[in-house]
Amino acid sequence: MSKKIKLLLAEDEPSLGQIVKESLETRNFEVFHAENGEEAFSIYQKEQPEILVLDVMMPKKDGFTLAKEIRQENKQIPIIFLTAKSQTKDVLEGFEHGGNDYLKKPFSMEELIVRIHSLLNRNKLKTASKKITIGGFKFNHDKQTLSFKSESELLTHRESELLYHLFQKKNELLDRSFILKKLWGNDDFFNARSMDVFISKLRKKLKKDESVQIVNIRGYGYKLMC
Amino acid sequence: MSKKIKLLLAEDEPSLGQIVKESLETRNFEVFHAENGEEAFSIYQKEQPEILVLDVMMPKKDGFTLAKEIRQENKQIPIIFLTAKSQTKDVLEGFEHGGNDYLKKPFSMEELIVRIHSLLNRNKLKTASKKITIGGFKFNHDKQTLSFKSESELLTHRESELLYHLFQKKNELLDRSFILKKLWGNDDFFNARSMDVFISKLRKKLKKDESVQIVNIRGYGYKLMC
DNA sequence: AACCAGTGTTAACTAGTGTTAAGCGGTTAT
DNA sequence: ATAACCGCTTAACACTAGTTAACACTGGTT
Repeated sequence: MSKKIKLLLAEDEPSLGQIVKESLETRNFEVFHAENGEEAFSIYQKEQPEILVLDVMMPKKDGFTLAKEIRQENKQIPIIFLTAKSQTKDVLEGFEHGGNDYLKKPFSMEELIVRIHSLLNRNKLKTASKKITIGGFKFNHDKQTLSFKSESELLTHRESELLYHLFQKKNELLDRSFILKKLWGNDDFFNARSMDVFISKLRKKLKKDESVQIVNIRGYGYKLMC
Repeated sequence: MSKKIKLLLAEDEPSLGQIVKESLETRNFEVFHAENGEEAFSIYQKEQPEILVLDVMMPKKDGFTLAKEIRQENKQIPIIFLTAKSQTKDVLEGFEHGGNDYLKKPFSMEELIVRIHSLLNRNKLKTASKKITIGGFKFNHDKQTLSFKSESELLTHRESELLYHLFQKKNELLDRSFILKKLWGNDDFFNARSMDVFISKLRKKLKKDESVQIVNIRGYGYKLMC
């Protein structure tokens, strides 16, 4: 039996916290459950978990404040925020860089687990070249290849990065300025035009499968539907 | 008594397979038991089960390979992997091969059943929210498409959102200021005019089917009759 | 060094989207 | 009756996004 992975769960709503805790424990995590931000911080210091799952709205200390404090000590540790719908996306944006991700409530355990594993693995084995399936396509992010029924083509670096990020949030909104900041550094006018060009290129390459579409949400961003 | 749910169980260890099969049968599943990957695949094609429970290590064809092949045909079907391996890496690999959940041996029947049910429910909810039928139209909220007899057109984001909310309360009153606040942020004069325009656009697009109508209730809101 | 292919940015043009404006017709209240 | 109101439609407008081509830059090859 392999060693359990320590995980800190900060969630003030008792029943939800309990369910998530038990679920994760059956998946071989050692879960430390805190019911507010202050308790979470002291558990963090004592147990030094490998990954944090933090509710944003908590009594005593909210998730963002807590994350900021922990980030001062540890810049590597992956953090997943749990947010209610009302949370504005620009607040989240600031936290998305680094090892961070967020999940909107309500979420399925499956979603949470996928993100936990993907964050943990990103830190560990980067060399493993992963094949991603997008509709009828196979996409290899590391090799920058996109295949459709035996025919394979090379993507450029920008194309590949853009597609990768779209895929990371498939069927969800990928914020325009988030992706601009992440891939281009800032979201000024010219970079936005440049991104348009790449969206256009990707759409052309994804045309082979009608069921895969990059949908625009005017003023907000894109959704990769597949 | 409700109709039995077809379940494919691929497990090469005979005694374990037998126990699981019988257990599931008492819970009203119709279980097809395969003892290796190849057999499992042919049963899959013949019976078209609703859910798969696959052992990872099997003779002739392992669970991951099998899942990959089946995923090419069916992107929706829930898959649960059973594995003796306990490393995180393998869990992730399972998810990447299209698995939805993962159970480590030894597992309790209770656990397996809970996960089967949760995946079946999730799938039901998802597909239910995907394609919406409005009279003679098919409406896909995520892809923002509206189809009528083979011809499909793209809706804009606002059109799509508005139609979606109308549909959520079909044949009932949808309050004017509720929808304004929800989609436009507030119900001031200009937003109300803007909404008028969208109602007008939707009515034009819905004209193809006379039985579908957006009815105005003066001073209150709209009803989507269909 | 000169050339070449590939990549990403800039530019110019086109298309699409949502808001605002204006005019019309019907309904309700005075 | 008529003013005030509400909703409908069309068009103009401002802004956002999409497309294509030209351009500049890079790194590799001869």
